[in-house]
Amino acid sequence: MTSSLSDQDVSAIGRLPFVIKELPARSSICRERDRPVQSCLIVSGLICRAKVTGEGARQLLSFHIAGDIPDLQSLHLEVMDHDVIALTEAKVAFIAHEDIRRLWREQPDVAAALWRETLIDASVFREWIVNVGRRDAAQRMMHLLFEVGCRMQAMGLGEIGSFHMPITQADLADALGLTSVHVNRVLQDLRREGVLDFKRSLVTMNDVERVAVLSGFDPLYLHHSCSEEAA
Amino acid sequence: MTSSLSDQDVSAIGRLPFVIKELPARSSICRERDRPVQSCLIVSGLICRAKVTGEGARQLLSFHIAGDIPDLQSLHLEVMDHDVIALTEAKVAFIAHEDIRRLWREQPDVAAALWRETLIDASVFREWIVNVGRRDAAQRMMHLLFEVGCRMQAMGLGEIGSFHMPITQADLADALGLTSVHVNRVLQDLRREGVLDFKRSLVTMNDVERVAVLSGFDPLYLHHSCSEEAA
DNA sequence: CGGTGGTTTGATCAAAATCAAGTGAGGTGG
DNA sequence: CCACCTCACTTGATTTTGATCAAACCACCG
Repeated sequence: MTSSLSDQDVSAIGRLPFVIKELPARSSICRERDRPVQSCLIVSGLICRAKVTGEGARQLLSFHIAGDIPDLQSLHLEVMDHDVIALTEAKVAFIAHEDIRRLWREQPDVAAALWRETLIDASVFREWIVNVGRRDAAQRMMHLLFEVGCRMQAMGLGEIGSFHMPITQADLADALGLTSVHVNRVLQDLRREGVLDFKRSLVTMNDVERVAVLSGFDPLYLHHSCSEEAA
Repeated sequence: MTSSLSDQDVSAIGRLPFVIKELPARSSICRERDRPVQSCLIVSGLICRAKVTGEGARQLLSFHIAGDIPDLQSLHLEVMDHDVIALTEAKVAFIAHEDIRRLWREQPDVAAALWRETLIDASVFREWIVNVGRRDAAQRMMHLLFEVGCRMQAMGLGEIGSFHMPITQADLADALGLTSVHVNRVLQDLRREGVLDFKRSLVTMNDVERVAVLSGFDPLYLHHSCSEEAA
C-alpha cells in the first residue's frame, strides 16, 4: 500500500477528522463478521490480517506498516471476512467511512488513488498465494521477508538488507503455512548458509540480490511506480 | 464477482462500446507485464488467472465465469502482474478502459459497484491463501469445487450439487498447490467415500451440506448480498 | 526465584512429491 | 476402417518435505 497516493491526496486524507488510538500488542482492531463504520490508517506498529479455519488453524494474509489502511475494503464490503490484528504495540488513526465517502465523492482523484491501493493489496494477495502454493519453506521465508523489507524501505522505515520486524516465529509460521518448529529449522538453515539472519526481530541480509534470486522475488507485483518506470 | 452490480449498473455497462471476441481453449487473454488498455467481460466459458514462478511452477489464482471481469484491476494498475487465460473456449467482450473511466466519472454508483467487485475479488484471494496454506489436499479440493459451484449457481449456470467444470486435473493441481498425481488420488478417495465426484468435467455432490462441513466452507467471504442479509 | 512465552532440539510419522511406467479414449491420416 | 498418436488419467514404488509430539532451554520480568 504505497506510492500511488499523491501528496495532495495524502494531505486531503490527512484533513479528514480522525481519532488516534494506541493499541497494545496482540490486540485485535476488528474481527471477522464485524461491520465496521470506520477504517484505520496505521501511524506506527506492525499489523496483520488473518483468518482462522474451522479446525482452528490460523493463516496470516498480509502484513501492514505505517501508511497502510489495512481495512479499507470495509468501505464497500459491509461485513469483515477476516481479522485485523496488531502484532506489536501500534498507533492507528480511525477515520469514519462516512467522511472517506464524502471525500471520495468530491475528489475523484482521491477515489481513484484509494481504489488503486486496494488493487495493489489484491496483487500482494496473489503473490502470497504463489508463495504458499508453489514455493518450498526456505523460499517462502526469503520471499516474505524480502517483500516486507521492500515495503519498509519504500516507506523509509529501514533498509531491505537490515530492518526490524518484531514478530514471533509462530506468527511467521502462520504467514507461511508452516509449523513454528519448521520455521525455526528453516531459519537456522538460512543463517548457517549465510543467506539471511533473523535474530531478536532484526532481519539481516548480507547479499540482498542473492536472496531475491533464491526466492524468485520480482518486485513487479508491488506496483511501486519506480519499478513500473523501469519495466 | 457477483451480486453487487445493480440492474441499472449492468445496463449502463452494457451500453458501453465493446468488441466481442471468441477465444479457443488454452489461449491467453493477457500476460504478465502486458499493459492492457481494455478489460474483458466474460460472456461464456471458463477463464482463470495464473502466475508462473522463476522455476516454472504454475499457480492458478482464481476462476472466472460469465459475468466476471477478471482483469478489471488493470484499469488502475498499468502493468499486469499475472496472466489471464481461457481454460475452455470462451466468448468475451472487450471494453476500453477509457470508456469505463468515463462512465466511472459520470456515475458514482457504477464506480462504487466496480470498486466493490474488485474488493470481493480480493476477498476470494484471501480465502484462496487459507486454502493452500492451511487445509489438507482433500479439504482444498472440496473447498475449491464448492466455491466454484456456489458462484456458478449464483450466476444461474448450474446447481452446486451438479455443475459442469471442464478443467484438467493438472489445472486443478495448479489451483490447489498440489501435483496432478496427488489430485488424481484425492479425487479417487473422495469418489470412493461418496463425498464428491468429478468425471468428464461434471462435478457432483450428493450431500452438499456434508461437503461444506468437511471443507470448512463459509460463504461469508463471497459477499453475496443474500448471505450478508442472513448474517 | 519461579513463571511465562518464545525458541530450540530430537525422534518419529504422515502427507504429498517424485519417478516411472502403464491405460484408455478421441482424433487423424493412410 | 484401422493403426497410431496424443493427451489425460491412472497406478505403483520410493523419497522428500514438513508435521507432530514431547521435552528442554533461555531470557526476561514481576
